[in-house]
Amino acid sequence: MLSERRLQVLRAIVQDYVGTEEPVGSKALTERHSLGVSPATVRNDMAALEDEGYIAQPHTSAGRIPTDKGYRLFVDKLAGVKPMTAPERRAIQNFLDGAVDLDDVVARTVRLLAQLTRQVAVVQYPSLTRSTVRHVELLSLAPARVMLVLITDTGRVEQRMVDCPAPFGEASLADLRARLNSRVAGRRFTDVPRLVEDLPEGFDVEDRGTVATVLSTLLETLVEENEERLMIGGTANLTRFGHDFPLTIRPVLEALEEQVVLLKLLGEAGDSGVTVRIGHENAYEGLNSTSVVSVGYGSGGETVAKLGVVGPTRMDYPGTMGAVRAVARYVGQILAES
Amino acid sequence: MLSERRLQVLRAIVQDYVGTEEPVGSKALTERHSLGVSPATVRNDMAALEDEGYIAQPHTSAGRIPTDKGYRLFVDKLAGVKPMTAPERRAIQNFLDGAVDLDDVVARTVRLLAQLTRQVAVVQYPSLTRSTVRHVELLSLAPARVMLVLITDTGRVEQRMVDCPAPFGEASLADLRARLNSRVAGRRFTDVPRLVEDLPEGFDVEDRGTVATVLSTLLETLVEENEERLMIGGTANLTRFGHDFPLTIRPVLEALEEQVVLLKLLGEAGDSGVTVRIGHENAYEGLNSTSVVSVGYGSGGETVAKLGVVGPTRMDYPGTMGAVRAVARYVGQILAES
DNA sequence: GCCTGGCACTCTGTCCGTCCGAGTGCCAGA
DNA sequence: TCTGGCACTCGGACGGACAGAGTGCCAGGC
Repeated sequence: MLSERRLQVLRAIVQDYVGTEEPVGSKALTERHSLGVSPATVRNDMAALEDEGYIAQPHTSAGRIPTDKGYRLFVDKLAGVKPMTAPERRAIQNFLDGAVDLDDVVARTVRLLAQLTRQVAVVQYPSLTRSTVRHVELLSLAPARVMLVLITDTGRVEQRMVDCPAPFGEASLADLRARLNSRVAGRRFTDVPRLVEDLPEGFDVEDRGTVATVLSTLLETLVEENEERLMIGGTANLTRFGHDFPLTIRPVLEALEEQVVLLKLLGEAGDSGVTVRIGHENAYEGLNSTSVVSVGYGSGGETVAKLGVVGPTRMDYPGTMGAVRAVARYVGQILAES
Repeated sequence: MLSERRLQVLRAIVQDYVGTEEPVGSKALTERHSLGVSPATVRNDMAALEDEGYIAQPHTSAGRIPTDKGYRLFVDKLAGVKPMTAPERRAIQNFLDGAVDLDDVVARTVRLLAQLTRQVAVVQYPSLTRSTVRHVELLSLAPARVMLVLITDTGRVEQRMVDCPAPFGEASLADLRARLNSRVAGRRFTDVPRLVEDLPEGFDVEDRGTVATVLSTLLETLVEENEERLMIGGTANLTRFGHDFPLTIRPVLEALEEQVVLLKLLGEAGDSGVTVRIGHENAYEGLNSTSVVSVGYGSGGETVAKLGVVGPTRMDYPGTMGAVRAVARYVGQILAES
C-alpha cells in the first residue's frame, strides 16, 4: 500500500505532466507543489512508484511520466470530477436550446463537447431498443411499394422502402397502419416483435404476404439500425495530440472511421456515471494511447444512448469528466422536452 | 508559348513528383523518361518553366516541384482522365448495389471514394432544391402538434416538428394532406412556394393559422436544410499528406468540420464534368495546399448534388478524376433505380 | 540556332564529436 | 526517516566537415 505522500507525489506528477506534456523530475515537483519534503525524498518515492508500475521513465535521466496504471489510480482515487462553472453551464444550455430537431441536437452536442474538452467528441443517437414507439407511418408510393417511417419518442426517425410481393390497396394500408399503431404506439421497441407476431392473421389471404413483408422490414430496422448511428466531431483536436504525430494519429483516425469500433467502445462503458477507459484498457489496438471518457444520457432516469470524448491518455481527467457529465445532463433535458 | 518539349518536361516533372514526393532534378528526369535530350537541355527548359511560374525550387540546388500554376496546366492540357478498369467498375457497382437506403448509399459512396483515391472523400446528399417532391406526410402526434415528413424522388427524407397555434383535427389534417399532395407531388421543390401560396384560403378560418404554420415550416425546411447535409470519410488518409504534418493537416481537418466551407467549395464547382480546384484556387485559406476534385451526380441528366475528394495538390489527377467521375456515374444510376 | 558536355558553385542533409544540463541513484549523516 | 551531496548517465543542442545532388553558365559541335 502506498503512503499518503506517495499518492500526493503521483497526483502531482499527473497534474504536471498533463500541463506541460514533458516528463517531470523531482526538483520541478518540489518547486511547483508544496509537498514539504526535499527532491531527494521525492526521488525515493518516485523510485517506489516506478517499482509499482505507476510511473515510468522514457529514458534514463529523464523525468517520469505516468503509466496507464498510474492514470487509473489517479482517476479512481486521487481526482474528483471538476464541476462546470455556472457560466459554462449556461453556455451549454443556451447552445443546446437552439436545436431544431434531433439531428441538430446531436450535431450541436458534438460541437459543444469538442469545444469544451478540446478533444474528439462522439455522440451516439438515441438507441431504438431503449426508446418507445411514437408512431409508425406507412406511405404508398407505388401500387406495390410502401415506405415505412418509424418515429421514436426521442425524435429519431428511420425510414425504409418496402417492395411488396403483391399490390396493396390504400384501404388495406390504412387498416394495417391503424392496427399496427394501436398495438405498438407508446410501447418499447424491444417489445415490438412480440406485439406484432400475430398481426397478419387478421388480414385477407392475398394481403398477408405484404403485411408479413412490411413487418419483417420493421423488425429488421429495429435490429440493424439498432444502435448504429453516431456523430463525430473535433477531429482537428487530434493535432494537439503529441509530438510524434503521424504514428499516433493515424490509427485513431482509422478507429474513428470504424463506427463499429466506436459503438463497441461506448457500449462497453457502464450505464450510470462517467466511465473512463485508459490506454490499453481499450480493447482496440489503435486506441492504445488514448483514453475514452463516456457517459450515458437520456430523459428521466433512462439511458437511451451514450456520448463521450476520445483523447490522449495525457488528458485533464477531472475537467473532461465534468464536461462530459454536464453535457449529457443537458442533452437529456432537451430530449425530455421534445 | 511553351514548346512541345517543354510541356513534356512539365508533364514528366509532375508525374515524377507525384510519384516520389521529392523535388525532381534534370538528371533523374532524363533517366526516367525518354525525352531524347540531355540533362543540360532539360535544365534550360526547366529554367524557362520556372521563369514562367510553372515550377519552383524549394531551395537553390534542389530539384523542381510544380507550382499550382504548373498543376493547372498539367490538368488542363497535359493529362486526360484515366478511366477505371473493368474490374474496378464492377467493384464499384457491386459495392453500391448493396445499399439499403439513401443514408447507406451516401455512406458507401464515401467509403468507396476514399478507398479508390486514398484521399478524403466528401459526398453531398441530393439537394432538395433540385429534387422533386414524392410525398408530403403529416402526422398528428398531439392535438396541437404535427410532424411534417418530406420525401423526395431521390429517397431523401426530412422531418420537422410543427407546433400549431390551435388544435387541429384529424379530418382537417387529412384534408390538408390531400390538398397539399395533389399540388406538390411530382413537382420540383423550387416550385413549391408558388404552388402552395393560396392554400390556406380553402380552409376554415380557425384552421388557417395552423395551415399557414405548417406551410411556413415546409418552406423553411426547403430553404434551411437546403443543401446542408454531407458526409465525409477517409480522413485517415490525411496522414499520408506530407512530412510537415501538423501544420498542413490541422487547417484541413478544421475545414472539413466546417460543412459550410465544404458546401461552398462543392457549390463553386461547375455542374457538368469533373472540376479541379488547385491549391490557392480554393478561396478558403486552410485548403491552400490541397486540391479539390469534384463532380455533380444525379439520375438522368440532372445534377442533384456533388461529390468529390480533397487531397494534397500533389495528387494523381488523372486517376483521381477518373475515380470521381466513375463513382458519380454509378451513384446516379443507383438513385435512378430507387 | 539549338543541343551537348564539362565545370565550378551552392546548398542541404548527415555524420560525428563535444558540451551542457537535467535528472537520477546512492550514500553518509542528521 | 529525511536530507544534502556527489558521481554518473544520457539526451539534445551546437558546430564543423563532408558528400551528394542539382544548378547555371560557357564553349564547342552538329
